[in-house]
Amino acid sequence: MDLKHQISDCNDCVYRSWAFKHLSTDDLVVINAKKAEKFYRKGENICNEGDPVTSFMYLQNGLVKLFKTEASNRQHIISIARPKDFIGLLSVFSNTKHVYSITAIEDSTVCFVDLTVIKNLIKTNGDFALDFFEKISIISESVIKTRIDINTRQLRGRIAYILLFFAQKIYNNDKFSLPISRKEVAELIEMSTENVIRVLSEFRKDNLIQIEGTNIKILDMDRLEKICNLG
Amino acid sequence: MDLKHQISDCNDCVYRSWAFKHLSTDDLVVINAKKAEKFYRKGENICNEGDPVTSFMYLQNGLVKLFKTEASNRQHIISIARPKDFIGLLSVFSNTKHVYSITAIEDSTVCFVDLTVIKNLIKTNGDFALDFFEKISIISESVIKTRIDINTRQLRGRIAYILLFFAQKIYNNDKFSLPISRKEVAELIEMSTENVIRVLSEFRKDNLIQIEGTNIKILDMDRLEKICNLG
DNA sequence: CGCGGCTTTGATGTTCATCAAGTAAAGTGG
DNA sequence: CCACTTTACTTGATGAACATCAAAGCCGCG
Repeated sequence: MDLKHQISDCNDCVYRSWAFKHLSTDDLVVINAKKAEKFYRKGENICNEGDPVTSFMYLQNGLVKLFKTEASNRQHIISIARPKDFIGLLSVFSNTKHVYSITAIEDSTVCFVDLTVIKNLIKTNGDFALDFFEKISIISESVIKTRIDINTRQLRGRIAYILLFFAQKIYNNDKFSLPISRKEVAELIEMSTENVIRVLSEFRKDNLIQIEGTNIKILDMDRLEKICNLG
Repeated sequence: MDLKHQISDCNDCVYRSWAFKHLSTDDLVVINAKKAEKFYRKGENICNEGDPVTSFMYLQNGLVKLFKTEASNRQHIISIARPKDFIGLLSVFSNTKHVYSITAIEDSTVCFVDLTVIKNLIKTNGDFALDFFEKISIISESVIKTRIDINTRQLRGRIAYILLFFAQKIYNNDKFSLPISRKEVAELIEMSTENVIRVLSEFRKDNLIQIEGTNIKILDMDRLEKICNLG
């Protein structure tokens, strides 16, 4: 499927039932008129810290990272968003400017809906408002939880956590290709690149995982979960 | 003022203009009928992890902490909420059970409004919905930001950050009485109690602050901000 | 081909938690 | 009200966890 050239009608959108189930056909016509679907190749920038918030962004396909860049140029990855996630978190309501930058870490399709349209729907369609808010809350709560989970663990626990995260939450498979570099893993779980590599090697030597470049296979899920839970 | 026995009518609530400016007198009558105002002494528990979410909670007065308790019994403080904050974060929309425990760290008054009433207002009053989302989003975004700020600093930077937090965000005064113990500071910024004390002593020796028990006075704001910003 | 970025391993030093031990403060029961 | 227990606070010493530095191999790309 060539995502680049897929232009869908909201009415037929595969995700309609997920995010917009309480919208009438009339509502969808309005959205359809004010939406833009954009394709991004892996590595392409979707928005930058400081950009004005004008659209509500919905990840249809792919994988993106939210991050902040420090004065020293070091990056901190706040979260990784999956298909069906509203990206940009709560900024749509709390800010006029984006707080984080967003970049595709896999080929991705993002649907942009004009923010005034969404706000108007919230005003006029109460069921949609509740639904919408539930979704956005779940995503933001999970960001908070993940940050805490990571920061309360030490290195081995963090690596285990992130491996399980990709295997269980993202790819739903023991075997996957890590979409981010070792350096980015370091930026995601707040440790040095060298130590990310060191712990991964340790895990390999301990027969917990198998690594070939970016390809990772989890060999002993039980033990990995134990390491994750014990910190 | 004896907070314990203050029972207010929503219509006269000093915070009406802040949180509920888009509600009609009729709406307020409904809320008034379904609300409870409760007073908690410092140290008293307001809700526990796992409790069902039935009310929307609004901090009228005082200061509370949100925290999680680990299996090992160590606590992690997620955030400190101020008057006018909606406490309980996004759980009202994303969960049926509370994710965090909440305890008063100063004498506090919490207003509980039945959740079905709030949800109904969101459905029927679009202006209220938008307003409400904006407030709750600002609070949750700020929790995410604070967690990142803390976790990207090392010990001296963290202590500086938290001192500035209390001075600027909570008390709006260079001189204040720290409402939490050294141990709780440690739980808030993820370091050991001993090191909290050590760094505070260092700051005292460097004439950055003055300490007498829980009373703290910031002597050199500029230098403290520099330490905070440099990590 | 050569340059820059990512990866990997080893050596070194810093930052930090933990342990130990003592003092002060605050609650508790007789 | 006092002895008693517990909890908070404080300082120093030790070792573990971790970042940083250094050096070398490995691609991908102009």
